[in-house]
Amino acid sequence: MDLPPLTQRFVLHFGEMGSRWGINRTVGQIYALLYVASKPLNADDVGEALGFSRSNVSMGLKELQSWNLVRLIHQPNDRREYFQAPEDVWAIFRTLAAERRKREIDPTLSMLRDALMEQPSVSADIYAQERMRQMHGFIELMTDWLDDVQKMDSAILTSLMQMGAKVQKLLEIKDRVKQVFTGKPQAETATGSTTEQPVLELPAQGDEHGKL
Amino acid sequence: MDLPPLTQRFVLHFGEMGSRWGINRTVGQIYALLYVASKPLNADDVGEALGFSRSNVSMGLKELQSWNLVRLIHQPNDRREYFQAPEDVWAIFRTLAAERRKREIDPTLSMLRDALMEQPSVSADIYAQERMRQMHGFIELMTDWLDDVQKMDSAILTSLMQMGAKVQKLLEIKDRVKQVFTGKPQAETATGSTTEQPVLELPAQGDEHGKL
DNA sequence: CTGAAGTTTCAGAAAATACTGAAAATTCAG
DNA sequence: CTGAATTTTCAGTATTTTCTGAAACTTCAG
Repeated sequence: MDLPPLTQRFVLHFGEMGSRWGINRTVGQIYALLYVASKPLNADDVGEALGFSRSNVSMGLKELQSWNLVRLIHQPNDRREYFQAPEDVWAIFRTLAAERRKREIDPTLSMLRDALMEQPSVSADIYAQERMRQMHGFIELMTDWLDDVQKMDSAILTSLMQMGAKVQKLLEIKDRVKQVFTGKPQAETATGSTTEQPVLELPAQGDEHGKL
Repeated sequence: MDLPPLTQRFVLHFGEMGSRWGINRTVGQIYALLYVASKPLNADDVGEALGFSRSNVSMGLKELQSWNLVRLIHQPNDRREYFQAPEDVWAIFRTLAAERRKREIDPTLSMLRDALMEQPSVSADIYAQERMRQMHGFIELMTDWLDDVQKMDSAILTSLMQMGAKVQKLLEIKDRVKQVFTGKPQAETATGSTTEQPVLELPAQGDEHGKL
């Protein structure tokens, strides 16, 4: 391997982290290389840059393709296949989230669903099933939310994430606004705010940085 | 292994998924067993229930303890150590998120920070560093948000997650309310809504289920 | 203290995973 | 078609990870 220093550090790090992320060293390094490369690379480029056998590179790229993490490209007058990582880190993250969900969550969700249909035959299984119900409810909440979030625009998500815990304030406002218009206190949404507060206390004029 | 049918299915599933989750079969099964058990178990209980050697159980439990995923308990008049999984699935998830972050994200974040301090010496590294900057920004956005979210109450998080994509509507309302009170259009938050809309169109009276 | 009960460590065996080179398969220009 | 260029497959090897039993260690009742 003979890469420029920063690139090399990045590539080696991804190789080492690979094991923690459930991918192998080869795949981690290949992806890292494609991510920082300014142009698409072919399998030979990759193999040479990282010192892997051609067949190992082929398997690694296949794996990355199965994750939808690389784009396959053809150059004019060149039969070889070139690969590149998507430009947009948000897009990469979305793909990663979707694929991990498919492989790591959905099978569990379906196992739980099946198990919840059964009639427990032993007392131990009655309790176990109750625990599975809790887990199922939680995972379903998360995945449904993820589905929703996946549809949203990156810019909006960025705004929401920058607000962080302040979204909670929006919930409170929503409840209070509703209360004004319906004339009834709203009990349904958990806002955690118990004390009486002025309705619609708006931010001061010179408010900065999305602070609500 | 001789477990009641539902419990057995759950345990075996977690064992198989273990590899996809970056833990081994033993650890997966042990955790599954503790999760569905109605009372704390000691290492011998676990080993007998799952057919693992005593030492293997010991290592598995140590691993789970290092993840903060099990609680160690002592029974009166019994020197053995008993283990149980937390009751609350939210608590489990928070722990999991915090630990995975510590092991799988933070090292990368710190590698990126270091790499961004350097002065690239080759043109390839100039581009690579720019890519690292993008990744760093994204990861930092995510982890900062996660920090914020970790502080929030489970009930509130549940509400917010049930709203899903509708949080976006709150953002728009926030902007429009602000606009009314300040007399200026707000450009700072990306709401994606371009068409002119009535200010504060509130839900109809009989609205159900958190729909805004 | 002593020793029985309990837990952890560790070296080596077993199993799983990753990697290679050679051969097979595919693709496509001519 | 043909065959050169390229990619994929695969059997065997190397490496890594998991698992075990035996031994070492720790704890605590008596």
